[in-house]
Amino acid sequence: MARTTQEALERIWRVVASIPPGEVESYGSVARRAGLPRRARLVGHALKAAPEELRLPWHRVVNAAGRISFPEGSAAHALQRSRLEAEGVQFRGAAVVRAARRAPEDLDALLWAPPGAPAVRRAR
DNA sequence: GTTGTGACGACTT
DNA sequence: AAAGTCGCCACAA
Repeated sequence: MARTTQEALERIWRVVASIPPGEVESYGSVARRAGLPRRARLVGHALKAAPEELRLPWHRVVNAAGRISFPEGSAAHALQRSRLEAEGVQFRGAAVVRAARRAPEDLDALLWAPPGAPAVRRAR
């Protein structure tokens, strides 16, 4: 697979570049898609080391909890959040709301929940 | 060499 | 649910 670190970084950059506007992906997920399972930390390094000319949508990468990995109050945190909000990404507290995950849950509930069954956990 | 530090995450308490 | 713990490994000192 990735024989050198440089090659790994390039694969990560390509994956990040493929994240559509308005969506987010976790570091771990990016790593897996790049063929580098368990290398979430490397994704962080890759973004830090990414050449500015690539114009990567780095702001679409958040941690597994759906939260921005820069310290709250930092300029980078504020920039990432504002860029996401500008693309229509919604937040619930500090975590992003992932529409792609919520819809199927609700659909399953509508299609399969027997009448009178305990309510499926509602999205906040 | 060795050690400490992460833009992380999965598991276990 | 929240806090530890451990795995991961590139880099800098």
